Amino acid sequence: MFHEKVKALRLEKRLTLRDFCQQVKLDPSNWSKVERGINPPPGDVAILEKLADFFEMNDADKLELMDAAAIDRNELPKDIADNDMLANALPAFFRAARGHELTDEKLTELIEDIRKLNRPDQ
Amino acid sequence: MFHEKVKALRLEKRLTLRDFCQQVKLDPSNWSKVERGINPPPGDVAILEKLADFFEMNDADKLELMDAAAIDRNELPKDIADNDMLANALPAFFRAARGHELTDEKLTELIEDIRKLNRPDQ
DNA sequence: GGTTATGTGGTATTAATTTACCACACATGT
DNA sequence: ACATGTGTGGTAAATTAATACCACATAACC
Repeated sequence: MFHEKVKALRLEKRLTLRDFCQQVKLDPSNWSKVERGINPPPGDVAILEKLADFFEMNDADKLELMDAAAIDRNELPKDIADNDMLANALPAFFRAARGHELTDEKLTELIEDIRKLNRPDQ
Repeated sequence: MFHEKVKALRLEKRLTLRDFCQQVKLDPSNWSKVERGINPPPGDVAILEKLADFFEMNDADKLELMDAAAIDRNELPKDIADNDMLANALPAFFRAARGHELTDEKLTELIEDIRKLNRPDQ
């Protein structure tokens, strides 16, 4: 969940909500709600970029943060939506994923398989 | 694409845009744009239900229509978003899917694998 | 008990999205 | 030429979503 992530990141830096908001130019009241999942993650990518910057995240973690934000907003990540090939795969993925109670193990398997397919070299 | 689907469905019934809109209580001008992908698919689920009803779609086709609408709106299908287990799988799916150029064949494989995982009986 | 620091609630404001209205263009048939 | 049917463009209105403002609550400190 986006809100857990960003709250944890702020606390790791031992910043008060207000201090943090001042540094990244966000409204403390709104951010308080964002950190508790009451208000949605920011939709504005520039803000997400700023956060990733501020927390000095690497590319993978940054993407993960972006994904979390998108998902919590019930949105598709922009880069996925913009990639025709990936977007075309979504209906099949959704169709396959639902209608069967996916156990945790099956889910793990599934994800492993996806990983393997994308890294045929190992 | 949602807009292609609904246009095709309407034409199959040999209905003019205006007639169709009158029957399902939609604004013709807006619908004209929806059918051409200028305006987004309706966000209101009730309208999508009405369409599925009108076209007498079975459950699978109805879901497909819902998915198409969601995807064209850059949204996650509601039922997926509401299912914690599925929602939890999304980051891994996105991560796995991007960063590697998925060829059409790989994509087919991937989807087949997902299907298999969900139908261990065959 | 006053003062400062911290987070939060309620609500107003702003912004973005979605939908509806109206007029027009282009055909087709009379 | 006129009327009718069909789809569309432009824009206003309405709805929904996101953000910001301000006041309050609680605790810690002096």
